[in-house]
Amino acid sequence: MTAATARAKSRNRKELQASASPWDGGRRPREHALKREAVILAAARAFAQRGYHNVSLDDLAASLKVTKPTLYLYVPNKEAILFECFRAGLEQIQESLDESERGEGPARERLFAFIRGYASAIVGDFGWCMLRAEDQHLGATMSRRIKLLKAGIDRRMRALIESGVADGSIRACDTRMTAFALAGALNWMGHWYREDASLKPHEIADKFIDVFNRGLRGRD
Amino acid sequence: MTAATARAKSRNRKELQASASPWDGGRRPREHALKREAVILAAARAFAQRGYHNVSLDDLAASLKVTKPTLYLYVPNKEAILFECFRAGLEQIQESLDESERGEGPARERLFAFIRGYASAIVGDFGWCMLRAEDQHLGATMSRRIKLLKAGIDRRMRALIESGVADGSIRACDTRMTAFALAGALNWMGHWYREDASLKPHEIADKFIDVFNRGLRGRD
DNA sequence: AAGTTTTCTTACCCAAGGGTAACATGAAGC
DNA sequence: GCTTCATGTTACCCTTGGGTAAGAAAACTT
Repeated sequence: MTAATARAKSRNRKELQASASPWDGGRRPREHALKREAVILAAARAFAQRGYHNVSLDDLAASLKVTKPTLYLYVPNKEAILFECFRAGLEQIQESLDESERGEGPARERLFAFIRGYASAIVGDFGWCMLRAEDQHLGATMSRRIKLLKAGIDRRMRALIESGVADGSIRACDTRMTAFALAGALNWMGHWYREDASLKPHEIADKFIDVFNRGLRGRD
Repeated sequence: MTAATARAKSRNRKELQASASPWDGGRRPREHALKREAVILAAARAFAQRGYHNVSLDDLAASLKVTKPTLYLYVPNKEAILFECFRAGLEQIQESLDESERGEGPARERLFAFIRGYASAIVGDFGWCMLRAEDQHLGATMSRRIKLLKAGIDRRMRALIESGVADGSIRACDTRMTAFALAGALNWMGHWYREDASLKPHEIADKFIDVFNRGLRGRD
């Protein structure tokens, strides 16, 4: 390891230490669920910042002011941590979908409402894990589970578009490709938002909605 | 390592071995540049398939029917391999941009031509590396270089949109967000295309162009 | 207060994997 | 043929990092 890398690691560790931890004031018993969630959250942030493979469990533990074996009281292994992060992100999105599906009014408006919720989830703490969990190296079974869950989101999103076409609020189009285009635009936020957060997620969503709604075409 | 993982690794290795290699018929001298490119290409494919951190140099070497130290005759280290893959992908995109900037006609059409080129590059051999190189753990200086180069693409793409607004072929819109939305939709192809290649890249690009051009709005 | 449980630490193990040193071998030049 | 350089290989080194065993210590129980 070069001196520069060592310095960078130490810096990262300090940044993480700065955030609160249930272990802050010495040992505190009987808060198992709370601590478990703190592990997941700290991991999610670290993964998003430095990448899954660049966060060691030693680092993660240190950021919570604990040692590595302590983590194993709350989670079975590193892979499981990533999966929990993924699930946390997924749930936000599913909730947003639930709401849009239950909602009233033209499907286009309900789709746009979902887009706003999605944008918030993506830039939230678990957005990165939600997007990239499956790209990391994971056991075959877990990888399948993740893929399946994500496919569910895609499917429901496409269904929303299809009902928009059905009720006339969205023009006839290739719903599959449209869903991919939309999902792509939104997911990509996870890449650039961290470095350029000049707009709030819902403001960005509104800009995207404007583009997708009206199209780019000027005079012909 | 579990038995399942071992099996998976061995399978991956065989798949890679299937592809041609300049080392195929025994030792062949005096083809240094050729071999170097074979290393880069094999690496790009392996990275795209299994992720940078899950491809060991032993694996990569084996896929080329060579041993690890041989790789070091052609590249200085693993990071450099990734960077070369990135550069190969970047060049394709830059060429496509060059062409669109030099072209005649309304900027909207030139933007759409670029989109087609971009789509092909993304699903090409170096697309994955081009997109994800910066997310891997790289030295600070290399990370900066990559970010800078990618920022150049973004800037030129936005400029293309802006000239569309200027010449009236694109309606007034937030060009920055529009560029992000477009780039996102296209980049996202890199995630799903491998598993669902039922359409050719340029066909997908055309679908995307349709969505972005005309918008989704149906009757109001 | 003594035992029991929970929580956390110190000190390890071990495999994976990037990178290198030293040696072998084949091709090209003289 | 003999040297030389390019090209490979075998056999390592050594750090990183996931995961664990064994014990200390705080807290709960009775």
